[in-house]
Amino acid sequence: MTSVNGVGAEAHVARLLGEALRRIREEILADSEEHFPGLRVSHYRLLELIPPEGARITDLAEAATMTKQGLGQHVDYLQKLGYTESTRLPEDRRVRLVRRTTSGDQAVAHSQAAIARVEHSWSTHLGPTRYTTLRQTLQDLGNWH
Amino acid sequence: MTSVNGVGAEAHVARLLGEALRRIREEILADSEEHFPGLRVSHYRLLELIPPEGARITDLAEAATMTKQGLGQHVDYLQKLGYTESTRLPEDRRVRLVRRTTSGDQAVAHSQAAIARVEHSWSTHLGPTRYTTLRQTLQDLGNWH
DNA sequence: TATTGTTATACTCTATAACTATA
DNA sequence: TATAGTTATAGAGTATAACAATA
Repeated sequence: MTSVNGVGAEAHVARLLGEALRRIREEILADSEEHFPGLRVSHYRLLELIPPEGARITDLAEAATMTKQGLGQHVDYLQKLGYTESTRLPEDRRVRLVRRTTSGDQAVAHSQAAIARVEHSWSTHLGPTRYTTLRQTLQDLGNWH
Repeated sequence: MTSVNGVGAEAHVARLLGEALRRIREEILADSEEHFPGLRVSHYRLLELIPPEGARITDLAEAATMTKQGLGQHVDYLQKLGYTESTRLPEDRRVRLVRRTTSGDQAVAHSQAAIARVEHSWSTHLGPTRYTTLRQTLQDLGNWH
């Protein structure tokens, strides 16, 4: 590498945030394929949004900040692979109620465990106080916007 | 919205980081198209990696953590739109030295100004101490991995 | 008519494989 | 034979537009 503006000195916030996220994605994908074939990071994120009683496409799309078309594609994919299942509501047959299957639940546990491992490793490296502060600060920014 | 697991309570780090990043991307794109037609966030990121004296495709690819094919596509696009220019090195004509044009420099200034606006707004909201701590902590995590 | 979800299509980002030109 | 970069192709993520079914 020559003198390209690499991972050095004056990395700006966007790059720092992006690298932290990349670390988490790697951990989620690490042994994903072997246990949860076909699942990618976007699918874990979506599965986590589904509450135990299920949710409608429109609501999931809003929660994921996506169009319902885009979200619907993911749901079709997840259902084909058996991570979700869905039924039409008897009282309004336009509505499709999407639920996680047992596999879907296990996938969520997998991804949450991966994130917990990263959090633990960060907490160990930074010390619990600094890590808690980081989380709290990010949370405050998120609640604010 | 029903009871979907939305932007509420126990948001995990991945979501918090993702939302912070989204905020920055929005600010960069806000009045991008009007001043820098065709540029998207990925292009700003790449333009920022190019040092004043220029850089080779291979080095840029490494700095961006991308394949040189993928990076080369972006460079072609940027060059077509006039944000970069390139010459072959006389001493090794395989090598293409990529430089920013004046437009490219202005684009970098635009994106850095956008990021500075977000940083300023965060700093105002959190107070300078908490914001500096956030940055420093992210920096430490980045240097560590 | 309004709303839920679908089908069709396209664009963006990035990757892998195979290749050309130069060293 | 090794390296710098290119061409060809594909898959992943998400969007817009037009539509069908139901309310």
